[in-house]
Amino acid sequence: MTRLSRYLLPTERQPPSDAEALSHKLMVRAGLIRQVGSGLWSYLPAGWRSHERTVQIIREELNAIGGQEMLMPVLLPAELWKRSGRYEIDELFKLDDRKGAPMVLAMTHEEVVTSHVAQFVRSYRDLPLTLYHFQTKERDEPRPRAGVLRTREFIMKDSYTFDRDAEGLQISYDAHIDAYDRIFERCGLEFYRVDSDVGMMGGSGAHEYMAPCAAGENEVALAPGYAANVEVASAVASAVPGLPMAGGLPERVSTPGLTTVAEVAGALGVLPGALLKAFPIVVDGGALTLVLVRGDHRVNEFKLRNFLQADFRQASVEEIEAQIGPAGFIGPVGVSIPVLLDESLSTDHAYIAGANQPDAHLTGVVAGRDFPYTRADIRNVEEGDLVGGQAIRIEAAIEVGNIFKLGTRYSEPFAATYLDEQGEQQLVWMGSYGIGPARIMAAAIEQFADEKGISWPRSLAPFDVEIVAVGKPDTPERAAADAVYAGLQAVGLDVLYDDRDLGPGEKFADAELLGCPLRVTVGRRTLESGELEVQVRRGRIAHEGIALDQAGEAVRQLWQTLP
RNA sequence: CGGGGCGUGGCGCAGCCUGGUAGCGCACCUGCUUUGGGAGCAGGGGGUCGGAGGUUCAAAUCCUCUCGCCCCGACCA
Repeated sequence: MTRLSRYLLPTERQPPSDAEALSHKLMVRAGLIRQVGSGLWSYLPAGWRSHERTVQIIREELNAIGGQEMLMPVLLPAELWKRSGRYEIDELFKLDDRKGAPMVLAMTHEEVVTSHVAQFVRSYRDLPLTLYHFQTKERDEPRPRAGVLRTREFIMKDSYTFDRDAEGLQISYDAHIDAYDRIFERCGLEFYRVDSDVGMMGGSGAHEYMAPCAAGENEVALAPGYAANVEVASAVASAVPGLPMAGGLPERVSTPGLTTVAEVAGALGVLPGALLKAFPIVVDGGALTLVLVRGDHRVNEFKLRNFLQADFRQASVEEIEAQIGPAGFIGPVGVSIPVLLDESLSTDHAYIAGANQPDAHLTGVVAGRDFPYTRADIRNVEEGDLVGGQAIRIEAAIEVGNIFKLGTRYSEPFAATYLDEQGEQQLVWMGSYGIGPARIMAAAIEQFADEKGISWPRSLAPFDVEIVAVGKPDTPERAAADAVYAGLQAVGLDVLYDDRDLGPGEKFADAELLGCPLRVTVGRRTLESGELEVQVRRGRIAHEGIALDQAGEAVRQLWQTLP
């Protein structure tokens, strides 16, 4: 049923008042989705068609690397999550069944799939194994946002690989890289595969697939041959002009009431980069540590956490004043706690730092000579930093997929083991891999929409072609439109036929809002010229020269040339 | 969790300050006209004003509580 007169496609002239992101506005306006609650969305027929096209691309490429599709439940016994140690996660929905047994709603499926594999896999001959499914995920997000970009319930493709050892995992991981590259390519997205944080889960490697666009929640650092999430990105800082070389011993300068880098730099007539920014933290276990970065840099909490191999928190004012000095005037000289020195700080130059006395700073401070330190790369990269001699730029992006080497994180608690050739029991090595089809849709909309609406990549569009019939019902031009409809369907195209009894303006506007890659107009002019009027949605380019009587094949061939 | 904002017909909004018949645009229904870029005329239908309690002769409007939703930040296996 793809006659628009009978199809549920409730388009809106105005976006919902609370929508901010472009994809959110357009998906609602084009009649693809409707909100049910915060972070909860229904897909209307056309939106679901796009979602399912995305799903099918993912399915084909995972099957191509030997993935086996299955289905695991959303509702799970809490026991599984207690065993993996993830029951305490705040985002995990928890509930009781009628007997009072604790249950959870799956936010991902490592626990279930590993418990299955622990049962089935006995021998090295059973490995490797790649399993996947498309299943609803439930996450009690602190802040759902931007339409389908961050929701509390969404469908995810999650796949899991099981191998004998780290080398096997690497092979499975590489196969997923190939499949993912093809998937996002086929989806018509601009995307990057970037290095990403392995987090506290202790995996041995991870990448994210990032689709750059304005609504993105993540930032990626990019340079020729380099792509990384800013959470883990590493680069050479640009030098601070006019930074003095190490010289005489530190001298105290009076800085009454000046507690910020900007204030001190301004008062002393130097660049912010001439200062040491002190960031006191308390590492898990209780040790107070002073983290130093350049005045114009920011501490990167992911990199710091990874370096420490432990969690940490910012020190309280009480802790700072008890063990370091007055807040706003702290520095590394003379303190008795460990100092972490960011790699971008020079040991040959002199910096300005807090004096650990009220209303005073020190100039001429030299790392090593004036205080002991440990080196670490713990700062956020900045636009213009160098990687391999090339300046990086930073772009906002949507995370559309991720791949993660889990290692034995789950095989241990679930005792997923096998017997090797020597009869020795070994742990299975795992990888896990996610893709959010809804985010692919939203990213495609963000990347290619124009002022008229959505402009789908042809692989994701709800329909390949939309026919706009201009003219009254029961006229020769309507009969011609009917014939074109049949002709396009006959060559295998998915066609949406706007046969509504409306003016042409509304139909054109709706067609461009929905954004199918081709729009075919059939009206009196068509009959007069004997030629089909075709508009390529991307760029809104008119395409001429298709004869009405052989429309089907010609339109199909044109469609195949589209992005 | 901190900060800010908003709940009035399907969508977008006004009305609230200063209490007194619930209104506008679009959409919808009927009829006629119109049909190549969001038509015209005429008639019509639809709203417990998020919810509860209170003040008052009278509450969309004032007060209290509460629920929901959005944005920024924090957080994001």
